[in-house]
Amino acid sequence: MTTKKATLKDVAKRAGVHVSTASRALDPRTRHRISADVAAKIAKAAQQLGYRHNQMAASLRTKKTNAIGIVIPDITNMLFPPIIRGVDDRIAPHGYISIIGHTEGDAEREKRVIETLQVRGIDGLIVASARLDDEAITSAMKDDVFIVTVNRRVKDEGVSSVVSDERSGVGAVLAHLVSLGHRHIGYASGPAWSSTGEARLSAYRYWAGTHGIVHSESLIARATEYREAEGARCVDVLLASNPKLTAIVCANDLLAIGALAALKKRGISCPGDISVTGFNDIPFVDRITPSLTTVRIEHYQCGSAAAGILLEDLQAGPVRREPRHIVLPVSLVVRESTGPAPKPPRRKGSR
Amino acid sequence: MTTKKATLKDVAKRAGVHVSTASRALDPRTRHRISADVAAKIAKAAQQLGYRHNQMAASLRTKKTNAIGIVIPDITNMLFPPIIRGVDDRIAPHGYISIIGHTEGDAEREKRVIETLQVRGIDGLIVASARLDDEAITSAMKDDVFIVTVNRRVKDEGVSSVVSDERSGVGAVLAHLVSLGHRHIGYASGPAWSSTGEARLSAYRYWAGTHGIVHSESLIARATEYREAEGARCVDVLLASNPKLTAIVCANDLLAIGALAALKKRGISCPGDISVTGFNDIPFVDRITPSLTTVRIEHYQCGSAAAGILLEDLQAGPVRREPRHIVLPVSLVVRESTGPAPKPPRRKGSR
DNA sequence: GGGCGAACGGCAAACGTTTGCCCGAAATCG
DNA sequence: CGATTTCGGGCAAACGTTTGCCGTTCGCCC
Repeated sequence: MTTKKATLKDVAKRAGVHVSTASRALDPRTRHRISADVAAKIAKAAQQLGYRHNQMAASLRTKKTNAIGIVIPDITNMLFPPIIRGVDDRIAPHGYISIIGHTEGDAEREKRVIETLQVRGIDGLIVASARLDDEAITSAMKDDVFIVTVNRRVKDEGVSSVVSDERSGVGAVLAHLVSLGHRHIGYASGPAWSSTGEARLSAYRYWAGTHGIVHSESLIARATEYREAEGARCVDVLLASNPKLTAIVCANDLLAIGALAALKKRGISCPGDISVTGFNDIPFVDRITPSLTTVRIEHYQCGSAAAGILLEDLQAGPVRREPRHIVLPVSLVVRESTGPAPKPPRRKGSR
Repeated sequence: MTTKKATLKDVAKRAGVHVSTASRALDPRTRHRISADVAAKIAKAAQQLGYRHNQMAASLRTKKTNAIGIVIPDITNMLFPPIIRGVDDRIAPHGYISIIGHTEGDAEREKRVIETLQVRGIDGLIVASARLDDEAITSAMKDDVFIVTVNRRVKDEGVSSVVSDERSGVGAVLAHLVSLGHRHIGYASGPAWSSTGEARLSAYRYWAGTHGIVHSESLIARATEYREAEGARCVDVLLASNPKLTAIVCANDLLAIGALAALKKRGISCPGDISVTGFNDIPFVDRITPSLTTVRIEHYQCGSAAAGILLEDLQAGPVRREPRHIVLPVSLVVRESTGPAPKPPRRKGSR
């Protein structure tokens, strides 16, 4: 027979004090209100009884769960685990834990997930699956949940965010390709509902105008999802209308991987015929063949920074603080998937 | 001013019924005790007030949190995300959520993590970081926590587990290599404190005796951790004492990746000179060069099955059920890292 | 028409903490 | 030495549910 869990009351009784005294003695923040000797006595009693704090009862009373929710599309997408670690490592020292919810990139599911998390009682929310227009987030904000988006952001500037410097990332990629002689550079854009999709596309347009790159709407293909299959599809449409294409910039690594596969299937060599770049530098893209030239974002730091913002919010208490927006630096990492632009086949160069 | 959250009491008041009635009307399992019309009235009131069930208060009363803990070494190790998904997808329909704890493979941390989880209040525990001798698990069992280990198991048969069929996995690998002409096959073993390390090693010994494979203790190197660096080290020690080596079987993919790198650094070709195999088939080992021949385990099913056991336990209530042990089938997946054994350099073959 | 269940729903006691308030004693001060 | 503060700790009221236990009220049967 397992002795039913010891409660604070049991501890108090054994120590010969009132339960409230026991409570105070066991909480570091209030221990100073109790004399050292009686505190010691209580500690000993707790120890002997194998007392274990009941976080749920405490939460009910204080309305603080010391838990935060992390909402991501899918944990098997390797972009997210490092972010989660960043968050967890940051919040753990403060006594928080995280609860993960999966959206599968579905807005409807996101809403359900956030709802579940709220029922569960969370003190804050970190959302990595945010859409530019995210109803679930808007509605959660109404419930006074602290939210910060990570990796992506929402249109509403009132929601704190941590993102990477998309513009310079794309700029670095383009500069790199131009320096290799590429002029006809296609772009496989991410989905329009995602801030990364939108930001990186607009960055492409911005830089394309400044580098003497051939500029045409037909050089842009739009993926509807960040999925390998979409990357392959983008290659098909780009190739169809751009015979002179020598490079394809993809809005993220998954698209790039799909693109690589599509190229291979068509017998087009990379980087021999066409160079390909990605974005994010997810784990293992340095191991594939050809290893992927991409823009490294600091996944772990993203998570950590987002958690930092949330922690500040939480400590500030109910007063709603100014939203903050952090933009983390990125770096170009050149690997095998980019190389010099091939000379035009038979005829003289087009310049 | 945000209207304070509506409570059950508010709902009851608005519907003109007693709070207990409201409680019953809102719970599908007890709704039948309430007449349809009053139930409808309550539902409407709840709806209008934006009532949201307070899981914490309920948990306090019922001592059920509907949450389970998942303990893993590190979420950025790609072996685990699919397992987690398997668990989550399985438990979600039953109203459960999961909370993840990271151990970094450290026994001490594992204990702390499980302790935290218990304070948090969890109904059960799925542990993927189990050691053969796992004090943290033993002690948690004492607290009557339902536990099932996944991927690994503990020595104590009283703890339910879900593992893969290590023995046939290793057997398949060996048969494959033998059929390619390999006879001098080294083995990079996993750590001895892990059930996979131990089971796969003993499987290697078992099969080595049956296939006419050269058998010697010097053909076995022991990794102390499942890490790439250890894989590389194993290659060093194996090569040092086995000049005729033509294949290296690694106890898991991470070791194999490390082995591949070490071989490459030494200018030894794989599979030309030496074939390499892994175990687990983690994501992306099909994308590296050379792509890895390995044993596929069903990560997702592992998680799902473990969750299934746990769910049964939970539904059975406090009666402790017989522990169950599930062994999932594996399959050999042949890729580029294995090839025919090279002929001995100059002299005639050794047979 | 009396008796018997079943159906419906109210009552109140938990569940284990935290915390504002209060009180007595000791300490400090003028 | 009286008045005032400080200190240590007890009291009890929450926090929002769930649930065993009872009363009513009906419908039904003989």
